[in-house]
Amino acid sequence: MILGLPPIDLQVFHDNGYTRRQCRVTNLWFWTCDPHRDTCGDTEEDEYTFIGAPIISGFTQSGRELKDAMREAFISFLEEREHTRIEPYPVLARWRDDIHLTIASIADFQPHVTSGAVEPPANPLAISQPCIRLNDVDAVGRSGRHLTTFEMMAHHVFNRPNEGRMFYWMEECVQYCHDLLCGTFGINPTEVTYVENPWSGGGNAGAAVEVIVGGLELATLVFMDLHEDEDGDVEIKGVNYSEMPLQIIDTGYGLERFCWAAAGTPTIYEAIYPESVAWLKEQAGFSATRFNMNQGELDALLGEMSRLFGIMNIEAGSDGDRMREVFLARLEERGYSIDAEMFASITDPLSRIYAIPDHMHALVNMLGDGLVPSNAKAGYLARMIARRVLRMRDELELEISLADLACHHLEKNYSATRMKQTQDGLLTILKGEEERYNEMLRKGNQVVKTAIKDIPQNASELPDGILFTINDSHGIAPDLVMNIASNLGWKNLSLRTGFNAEMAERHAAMAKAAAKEVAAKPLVENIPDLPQTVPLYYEDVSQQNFEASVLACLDLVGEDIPESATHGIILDRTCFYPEGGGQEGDYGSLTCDSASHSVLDTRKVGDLVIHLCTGPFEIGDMIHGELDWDRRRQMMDHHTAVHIVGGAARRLLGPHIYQAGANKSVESARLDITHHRRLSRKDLDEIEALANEVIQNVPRTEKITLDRKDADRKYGFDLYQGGAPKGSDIRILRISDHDIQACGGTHHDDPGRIGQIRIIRSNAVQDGVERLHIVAGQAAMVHARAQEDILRNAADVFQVPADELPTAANRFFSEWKEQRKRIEALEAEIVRLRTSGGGDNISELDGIRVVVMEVDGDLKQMTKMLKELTLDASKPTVAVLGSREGGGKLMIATTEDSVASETYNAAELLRGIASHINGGGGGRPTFAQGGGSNPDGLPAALDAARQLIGV
RNA sequence: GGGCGCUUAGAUCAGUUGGAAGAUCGCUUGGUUUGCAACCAAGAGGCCGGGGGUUCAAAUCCCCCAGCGUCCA
Repeated sequence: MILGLPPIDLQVFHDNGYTRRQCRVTNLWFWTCDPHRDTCGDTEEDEYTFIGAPIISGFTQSGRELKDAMREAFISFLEEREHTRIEPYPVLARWRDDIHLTIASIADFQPHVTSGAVEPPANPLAISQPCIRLNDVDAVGRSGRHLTTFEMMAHHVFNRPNEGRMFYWMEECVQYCHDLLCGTFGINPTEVTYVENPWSGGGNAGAAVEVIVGGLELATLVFMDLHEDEDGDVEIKGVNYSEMPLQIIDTGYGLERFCWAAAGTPTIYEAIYPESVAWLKEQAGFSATRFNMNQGELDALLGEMSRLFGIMNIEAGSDGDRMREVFLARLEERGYSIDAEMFASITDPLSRIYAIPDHMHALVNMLGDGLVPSNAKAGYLARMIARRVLRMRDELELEISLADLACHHLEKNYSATRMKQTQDGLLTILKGEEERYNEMLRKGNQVVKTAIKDIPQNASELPDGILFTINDSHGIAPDLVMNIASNLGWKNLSLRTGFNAEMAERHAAMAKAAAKEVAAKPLVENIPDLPQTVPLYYEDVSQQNFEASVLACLDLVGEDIPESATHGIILDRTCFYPEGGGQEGDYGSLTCDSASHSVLDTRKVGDLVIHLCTGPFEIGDMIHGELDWDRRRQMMDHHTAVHIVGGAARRLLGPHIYQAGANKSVESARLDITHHRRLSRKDLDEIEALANEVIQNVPRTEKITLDRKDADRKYGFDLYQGGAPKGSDIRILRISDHDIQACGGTHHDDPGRIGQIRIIRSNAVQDGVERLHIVAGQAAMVHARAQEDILRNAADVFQVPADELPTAANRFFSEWKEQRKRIEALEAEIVRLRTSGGGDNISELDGIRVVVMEVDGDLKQMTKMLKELTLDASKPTVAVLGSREGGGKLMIATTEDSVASETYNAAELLRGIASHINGGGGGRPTFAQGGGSNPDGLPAALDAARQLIGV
């Protein structure tokens, strides 16, 4: 029997005089103590009740102080009720590989705590987590309540009822919420409704209560105790679920919304960014007088608009025209009569003034956490936000740099204590972003100019294709194209309504089509249930051989397998390191009494290490394993070197240096680091020097294994440079204070054994990510030899010592250029000499000079000769040249705009004679060329030309 | 991760169906001027990013590589 969730019927509701009803509009069930209420509070009919009449009492502050006070009130309320205060996590979710940004407080604890694998840092806990969500970025500034960045205040509980660890559940949770709202914050209980609305997402689900206050959703309380299960007995939104051992309370209280409800300002932006809004209004000249009103009238209008905006749920892609009509009609009902033009002239600038501080807050949050803007991945999100700000700034015609906006924001709205990036670093990055933006605009102007030059100036629309291409390839949005085109003289152009939505749909469709991913074939099939392979490679990294017994011998089926590997061998223990963390797997051999096979690679599947062997073993065989030690040692040289280089780069370039990828092979290692500009050779030299200093000065590396929650607490999330680790135990490599990070690779105990580190070169793997190519130990030596070979060979060619190579190469190159030019001049001279006089090849017919001759040279040289012959307008000429080179070439030209070009058609002449050399060709009436495959037919071709011309 | 675009003179960029490599600014020289700016005239400056392919012929079409830009996830 499959059921939906049962009603949420709690004692706390009854105790406070609440009754359960069904919403007239949404049909959702809700609890209220207002006898007249028949809507749940969050519908198109429920207006905000707190605009101009704060619903939360006791807060007289505004802006940052208001947020600080509100946050503190929330967390200390819970601290008094046995919750532990947890410091917020970064907004860059570096402990996760499925999302870039922290989108909710519960994201801090996914996936390991919510799966039950890892204990939470405290239980129950209270937190205020800065979050960033970009889904509704278009609505920010327009709706009055949307934000890209906000703090989610929360109390979380992780219950394990089966183990007798039950902290609290719905009853207590709602009680806390109600006490907080109606006690601490003094909200009138009749303003509060609790709406039952089950939650599901990411394979989990549970009952949930939305807490609506004064028409605004202030909090959501989720009771997550279900996970997806085909045979489950609970159905939510068409998916079956069953109970899970972990029962999680996931609450979310919107800090900024509480602040808004306490401030009662027309929009949320004025509550949390009052100084910025006032400053931007002033800078943009946005004032009541501009609309022929006094301040009181404008405020009243804005308040009324805000109340309406709030219930209109403006979302990206909705039909703007219809929305505006409805909106203006409703506004008129309330005695505010404005036309569409006035509406736009108020809301357009205002929405930008509101959105800029929000976007700056998101930007500062991201960059503060060390994010580097880029044209891909997480960094792109920062660039997109920065560009939106710049665009809005330009539309407001503000003369303030992005860096200055950031300075203002940091001063008024931000607490920099948590910032990892330095203020200087942040401003430098923003200056760079503004430069790129300007460059994009400059280029965009040019692109638009060339794209529309063939379109009539009185056109009213541009083809969709042009707009799509310019947007996608050059970053110029369609409405910006309109501006640019208008400035260039195309005054009648306009964008049809809904074009941007169409473009978004097009992008969505493209993304959907691209999403069809093919899962990689597994390495082996039907893996038996075996105990974890005991790794010997951590205990003693220099162990080169071992004894073990064979637990399984499987056929290899995957695609990415070394050529002669046939069997995957699983042992009870091994000192073969399986590929992981960018370090390639070990090679070597396995031997038993009856057989011996090479190991061509080592991989990991789950907890099992699979040796890719050239032949089979029997289950139960006792084998002796022998490592290819030279290879392993080189791998360790490279891996430890990568850590050292990464630490050196961070120390020299700044705290935003983060590992974006790495690879270690026998020949060399690669390390990708985030940085906001290209690295010079000087940068590389400095990093290299510091890295070598570390090798000299740090005697031992330290290897620690910590529980994940201790690791997080002790070292923070910079630990996860190599990506999000899987298990609950975190292996940490510490190289003094130089570099500390989680790493599952094998490393030297003594860094000095690496010998030396060289950074060969760097290249950009994407904007904001620089790839360092590193060689260490023996590989460094091999590389140095190879380089010297190249130098020696090149020096031998020039017959100079290696240190004179640059000078010599330079000299040869410039001499080559000079001589090439000289040859061209001489060739021209020869042509002049051969064509200036008379001779057999030259005759005259009806005032036209006729030249038919065989010459030496390729098409380019013949072109020169023809120029010489036909460019002189005072001597009308028809010239036919032929050469035996490359199968035979023919070239015919006439003097343009002369009697010669009127009389003869070069292309026709050519077609008439090309058959003699088995060829073809073509060109314009005054200049044609062609070629063939029969050079011996050239004299016949030239004769035919004479005949056609008539000489 | 998936698209799309760009790379031509010192700089910014044109270059049509493949068929004679261009413009503007800057530079050099000369003229004009007491001198400068401006103006006039002449001139220099190009492996058309690199490599391969198709073709009689490639800046142009195809493939690979490199550098750069941009949109989406």
